Amino acid sequence: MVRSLARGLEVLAAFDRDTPTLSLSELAARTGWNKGTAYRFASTLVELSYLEHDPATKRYRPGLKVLELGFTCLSSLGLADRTQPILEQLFRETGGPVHMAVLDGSDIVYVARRADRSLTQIQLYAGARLPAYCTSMGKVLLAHRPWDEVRAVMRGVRMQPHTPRTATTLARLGADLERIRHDGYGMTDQELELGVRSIAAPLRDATGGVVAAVNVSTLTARVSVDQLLSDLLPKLLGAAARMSAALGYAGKEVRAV
Amino acid sequence: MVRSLARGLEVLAAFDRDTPTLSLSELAARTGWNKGTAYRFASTLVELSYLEHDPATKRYRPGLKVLELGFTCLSSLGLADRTQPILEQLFRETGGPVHMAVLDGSDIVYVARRADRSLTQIQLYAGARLPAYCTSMGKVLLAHRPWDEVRAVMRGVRMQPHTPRTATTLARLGADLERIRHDGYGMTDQELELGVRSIAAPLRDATGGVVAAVNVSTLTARVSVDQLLSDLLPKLLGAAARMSAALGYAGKEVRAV
DNA sequence: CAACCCGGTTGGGCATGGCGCAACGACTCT
DNA sequence: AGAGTCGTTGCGCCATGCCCAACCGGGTTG
Repeated sequence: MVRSLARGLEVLAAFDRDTPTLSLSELAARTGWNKGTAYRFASTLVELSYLEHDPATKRYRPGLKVLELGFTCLSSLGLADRTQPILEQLFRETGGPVHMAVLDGSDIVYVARRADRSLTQIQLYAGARLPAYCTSMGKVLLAHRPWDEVRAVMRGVRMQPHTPRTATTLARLGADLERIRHDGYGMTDQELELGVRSIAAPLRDATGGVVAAVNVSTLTARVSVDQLLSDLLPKLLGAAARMSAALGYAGKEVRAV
Repeated sequence: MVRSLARGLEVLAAFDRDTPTLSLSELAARTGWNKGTAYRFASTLVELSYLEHDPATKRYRPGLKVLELGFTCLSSLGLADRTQPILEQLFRETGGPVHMAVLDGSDIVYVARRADRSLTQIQLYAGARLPAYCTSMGKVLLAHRPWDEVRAVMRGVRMQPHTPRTATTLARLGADLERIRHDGYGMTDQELELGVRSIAAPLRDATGGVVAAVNVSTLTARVSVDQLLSDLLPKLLGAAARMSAALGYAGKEVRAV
């Protein structure tokens, strides 16, 4: 509708970790706009401190004010604040990297984490996205959505076999989700990355609906499936219960909206 | 310049931790716009997934895509990635909450942290802002800017006495900065909040300029000034040196730009 | 040393985007 | 049942912001 707004945000979104800075020409090329147009938008964003301009190198980079935006968003979710201490405790109990994420369409978005250093290849941080279908938290979150909705959002997703164990068919995914609903937790065994196994549990808020998920990741070389289920799973479920309580969940399960 | 862009961002910025959701009328009131105008902008942002709209409650809240924006910005700084492990180590060595921040005008902006739970009253998180003049990291960062620039940015700041010990005059601040430059570290003793004492050290990158600061906070009730300086300060300075190295600093100090 | 080229910045003129206003429909509260 | 509130939509006018094109400055090349 408001085109100029869309364009402006396109500018901010043009930066990513591969292209942390852009020159004006690069920006114009990337967006497909006229140079003058790109200049106006860049200047406006600089004026508003959402973009910074280095006069020496003539390059733009996102301003710190953008960070602020992101975090007011995080805090408006109100999830991470109250659960961080429990996440911390879970990390200490398990020693593995622990994460918390919410579902957004067919992706999961990380909202909190606690880890020494990343044992996985993929660098994760709050705001990062991963496909839901091949992650433990993603499956847990999908498992608590109506199947019709799952099918609808998965329609736009190419189920890539990241590893030989990745679920690549809707049928297989459906079976996984069914099991997760029954078990109350979900596991992905090297579906995203070989050598990494994760278990995840749902988090509920005051409404009783599942609003987020928490997980623990382990290296297959160090923790067997048996150990994972006998030792770490109870700790995960305990933490999840306390986190749900912190979010106002009173104990009455309500089937997902 | 591009008014519609400014307006759109105003919408996103209208949300904060006190007002995590807004109805259309509230938004219109808060921005001072016509309802129709507010509606157009809100709809556009929803369309772009930067805003979410709950049809049941008829309220808007920032979308998860905003988080993404913020974090590409963080990673484009490239500070937190490489220094996080060292920050982690410093946390374990000192036991106190440790933070990392950069300077933005007269504010400091937190870019990384490691803490069990907040011992300070004020809830901090990446993206949060605090005034530079009454924080240890802020003073360290100001100390490495030209005095003219400091005076210029401080012109717009009311130096509020948050506690009886807060520096409230430019002269006092100047003296503090002078001492910090000489000592190579900075301390604030209960200047922002009674009962909390912090020390901070500058971080340099490959260019030799000071680009960020790292600090350790302690409770006055538990750690004396002597202990802080004899025990924690060497650990802080050691971590700062390693963090600077991780950022590419080769050891040659260059006076701030 | 001059000619050129490329990236950034600025001006003008036209079209359309977007703003204010006002009416409308749905819902709630009294 | 009426009145008030809130969200949504249509209309018409105005100015915003887009395209194009010229201009400028710096670096490079013949």
